[in-house]
Amino acid sequence: MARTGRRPAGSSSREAILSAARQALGRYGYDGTTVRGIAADAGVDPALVHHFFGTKQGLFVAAMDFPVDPSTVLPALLAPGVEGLGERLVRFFLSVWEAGDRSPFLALIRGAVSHEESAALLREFVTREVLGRVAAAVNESQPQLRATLVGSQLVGLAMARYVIKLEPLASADPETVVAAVAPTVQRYLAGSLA
Amino acid sequence: MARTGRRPAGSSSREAILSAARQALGRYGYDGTTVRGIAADAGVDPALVHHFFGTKQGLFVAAMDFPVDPSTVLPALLAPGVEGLGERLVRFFLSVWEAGDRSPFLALIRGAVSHEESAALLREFVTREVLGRVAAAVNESQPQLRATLVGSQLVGLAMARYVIKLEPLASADPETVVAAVAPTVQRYLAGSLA
DNA sequence: GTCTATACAACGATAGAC
DNA sequence: GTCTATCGTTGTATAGAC
Repeated sequence: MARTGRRPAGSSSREAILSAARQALGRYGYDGTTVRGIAADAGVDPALVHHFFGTKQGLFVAAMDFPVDPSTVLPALLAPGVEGLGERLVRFFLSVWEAGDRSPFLALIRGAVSHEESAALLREFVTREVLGRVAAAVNESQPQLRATLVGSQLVGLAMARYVIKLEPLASADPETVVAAVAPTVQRYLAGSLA
Repeated sequence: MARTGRRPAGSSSREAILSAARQALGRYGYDGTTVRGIAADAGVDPALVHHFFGTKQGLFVAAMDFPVDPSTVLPALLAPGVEGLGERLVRFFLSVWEAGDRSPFLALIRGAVSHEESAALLREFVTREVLGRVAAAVNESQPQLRATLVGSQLVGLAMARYVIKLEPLASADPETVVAAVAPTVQRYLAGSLA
C-alpha cells in the first residue's frame, strides 16, 4: 500500500492547507491556531505544511496573500532609526500602492469590512507582522498605540486616495502627499500624544 | 382620465425615485444629474421628487442614506472658527461612531470598496456635503487638499478602530483618541503642509 | 373628512445655439 | 445679442388612503 511518497498528480493539498489556515487563523487567532490542527483539517501530514511554507509564520503570510512581505521590507525601513521613519514609511506605502495591481489590497479591505473572520485575520496579521515591528522601533511611551495610530493614517490615506478617490488628494503628486502626511506619522511615532 | 391624484395603494414611487437617483448620481455625478431625469426614470412627475425630498440636495442626502446630515451638524462645528476645529471634528466623529448602529457606515464603506459606482456616489457626497464645507472654513492655501487630508485621517481612524479593530486603538478611551488625533487634523486644517 | 400621494403648469435662472 | 432649451423649484388642484 502506498502510504508514503508523493500522491498522484492533481491533489491540491497546498490549497487545502491555505484554506484551512485562513479559517483557523481568522477564528482562533495566530496563537490559538496550531499547525497540527490545520494539517488535520486539510487531511495532510503536519510536515507537509512545513514543506510548503517553511514556518508557521510563513504559512501565515501565505494565507493572507499579503501583497508585500513585511518581514523582508520593514527591517530596511526601520534600520536607520526613528528619525525620518515617518517619511520612509509613507513613501514606501505610496510606492506599493502606486506600482502595479491594487486589487489584492482592495480584496483585503473588502474582506475585512464584510466578514468579521477576515477582519480578525487581517488584524492579527497587521498587528503581528507590521505594527509589532514598528512598535519595537519606537522609543516613546505607548509604542503599540503609536503604531496603530500610524496604521490608521496609512489605511485612511489608501481609502481616501485610492478607494474613494477624494480630489485633489487622489491626483496629488506622491511627494506632495509625503510632505503632507509624513509629519503626522512622525508625530505618532515620536511626538507628544497629548 | 385619472392622470392626476393619488395612485392606488402599493405604488412605491418614493423608492423608485431613490433608486433612480442612486443610479444617476453614481453614474453622472451631482451636477450631471437632473431631477427631471430622475423623475422620468422613476416614471413620476418632477414635482413629486420635491414633494418627498424638498430639494435636489435633500434627495442627494436621502439617496446616500448617510447616517448624519452634514448640513445640519457641520455648521455648528465650524461656527467657532478654525481654532480648535480639529478637536471638535474628531470628537464629533467619534461620538457618531460610538453611539448606536455602525452598520450604515459599514455599508457605505463596503459599497465603496466593492462597486465603483458606489464609490463615485460616496465621493461626490463627501466632497460636496462634508469636505466642501470644511474647505470653506479653511483660511490657508489649498483648502480642498487640506479637507481631503482631514478626511483621510478620519476614515482611517474608523477603519483602524471600528473595522479592523487594531489594539490598543480599538479599546482606547475616546478622549485618548481625541488627544492623539486632533492635532493631526488641526495641522491639516491650519498648519504647514511642507 | 383629513391627510398624503400625485400631476399639471408655470416661473425665474442659466447656459448654449445661432 | 437673442432665442431656446433645460434646469430647479413652487403653486395649485385632485384622487385615493385612512
